[in-house]
Amino acid sequence: MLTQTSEYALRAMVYLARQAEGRFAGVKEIAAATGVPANYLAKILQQLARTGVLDSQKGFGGGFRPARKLAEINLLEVVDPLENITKFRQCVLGQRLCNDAVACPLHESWKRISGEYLGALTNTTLQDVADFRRKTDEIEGSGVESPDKTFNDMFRNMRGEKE
Amino acid sequence: MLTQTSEYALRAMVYLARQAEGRFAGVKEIAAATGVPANYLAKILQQLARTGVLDSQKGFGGGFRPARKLAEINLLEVVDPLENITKFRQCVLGQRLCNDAVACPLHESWKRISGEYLGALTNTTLQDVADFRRKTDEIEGSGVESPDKTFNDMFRNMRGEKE
DNA sequence: GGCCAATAAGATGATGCAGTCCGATTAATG
DNA sequence: CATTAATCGGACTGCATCATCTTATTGGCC
Repeated sequence: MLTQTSEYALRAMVYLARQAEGRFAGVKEIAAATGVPANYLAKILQQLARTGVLDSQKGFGGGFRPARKLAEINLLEVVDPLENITKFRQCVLGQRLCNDAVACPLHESWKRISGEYLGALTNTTLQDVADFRRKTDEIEGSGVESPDKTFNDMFRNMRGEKE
Repeated sequence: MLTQTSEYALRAMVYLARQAEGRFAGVKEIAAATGVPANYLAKILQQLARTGVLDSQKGFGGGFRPARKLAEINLLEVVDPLENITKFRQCVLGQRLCNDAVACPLHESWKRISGEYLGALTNTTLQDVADFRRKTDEIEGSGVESPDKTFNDMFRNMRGEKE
């Protein structure tokens, strides 16, 4: 459902969540740990820095770090600049004349659905995702696979394959 | 939210809904009346005929007509073959390890949201949309445009003139 | 057989996602 | 304080998909 780019962003954010507070992690380091193509990851992180989710620091010892506590960064903030969430706010059927007064047959349903979707993204923080990852690591890993491998596996297959 | 192709399909279906029962309407006629590019519309209608939503008839006096009563055709049937709805059925975050037992932070929300979305599409029939169009047509048109204009446009296009 | 209309198949343009490359900028260090 | 090495940032490229148009091909009908 979310695009690959968003997935990359979340993986990187979760990795950054584990770093010592205030520490900058470079793109290469994050890319190596998460399996995301380094150059592409750079673009994504730059965008997140621009929107205020990350701090960036150039030069030796520079890199990226969360601009705030993870619990204060919700998924919509991360994902919204990377994809077109706004289309969820428009009429599903694309009708120009569709508002609360003159509503298309799906208007009410869609209003509720899109509202809940946006709400879910807003109410879920990066801290929640990071905690989930720790939990599944315990279940899947059982100490057999290296943390990095488990980490990558978990996020693989993220995008729309036919069932 | 739905793709342009789906919207075209719905517009065509609504037009077909207004025809005398059993009558076949040609692609050019539908295109002229709905403002959908004729050649592209042909592709869409062929697809809908293949999936059993429309009947098609070749030769003189041929065209397309709904295969069933409008009230018996729901939106999911029309839209599903035209776009990738299935991605709504997967984990939003794309996690492989995400089910009722081990659920990603968005699992429950997303389950409800996607369920309601699919439900809304399933429970809304073409009849519902057609009724809505009739209503908004009254509001938008306000009797300014005569039916004859549409009628003439239709015939101009049938003679193969550019619009 | 000739006409007309549906069907199929292919070319084209636009858009957006995914990924690469190189130049600009900065901090550490001697 | 100049050099150097690390790193960001933006320009550029490839690819898939959507939307559209063009051009055959097939099939019914008088």
